[in-house]
Amino acid sequence: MASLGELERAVMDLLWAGQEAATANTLRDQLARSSAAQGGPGHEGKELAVTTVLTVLSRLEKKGLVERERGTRPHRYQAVSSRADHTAELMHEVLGSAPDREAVLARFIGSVSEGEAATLRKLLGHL
Amino acid sequence: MASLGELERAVMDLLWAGQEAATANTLRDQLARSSAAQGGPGHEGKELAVTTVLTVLSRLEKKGLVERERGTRPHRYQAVSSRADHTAELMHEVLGSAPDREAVLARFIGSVSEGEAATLRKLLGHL
DNA sequence: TGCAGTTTTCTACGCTTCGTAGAACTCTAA
DNA sequence: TTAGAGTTCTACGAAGCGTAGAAAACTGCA
Repeated sequence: MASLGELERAVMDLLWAGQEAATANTLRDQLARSSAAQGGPGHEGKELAVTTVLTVLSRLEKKGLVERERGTRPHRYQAVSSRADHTAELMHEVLGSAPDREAVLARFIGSVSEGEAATLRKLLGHL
Repeated sequence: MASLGELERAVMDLLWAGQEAATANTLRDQLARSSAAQGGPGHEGKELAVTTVLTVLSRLEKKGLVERERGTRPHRYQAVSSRADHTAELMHEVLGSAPDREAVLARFIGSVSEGEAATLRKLLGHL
């Protein structure tokens, strides 16, 4: 249960980017803007219905990726964990899906960029 | 386009485990046996129709995970890349999905087992 | 206190993916 | 040249996702 749809992903990206909890309305506006930016000139952002955003948020909540404050009236939503945490967890999940983890790590390291290799060395150094 | 269904996954596992190219019939038998083993005693393996296996193999071929020899009459199928390669590639895909790769790597390393950390150090050492 | 506007929930539809397999077509060996 | 094995075509049902209307719940104001 790891994969996200396109819109779900877009919403998570917004939640991960913003530091504060957001409302469905705010998110809808941001989605319109970012889709406009991405679509190039003349391609104005498509306004989704708020209910669409709310549905997606509910699904994300059910998946455990999003937390909602039910106290305030426009409910406020935020990501449960940071994008880095979430992504790292996903990587572990993928790694764990193979029985030969060492072999996987070997291939993984084999195709890592030099910069990333340096980062990894540093991280592993002081463990 | 990364995720596999349950049966697709089972077929890939068999192809990855076996070193030789296999036919649909062979795979069907193996699937029956492994599902029997997993289901516990009294739970005999469910025999899938061969066409089911062939459909799955076609889909896996379309996804680029499986290669088929069309020359021989019972076509023979094999994995395009090893499980380790495939899994490592998936990990890179996941890593690449985040803009802050360094942060992701930091979290990833943070929750790696001691044994894996040792493996990584060794792998990174002689690069 | 009761309404009008806002927000949320419920329900649903169309599309795609996946498990599943029958029907029909294509080979190959005898 | 034909029977049997093998393959392709087609399809159905379930689930996930984008999408949103309709209805219900709530809030502030008159």
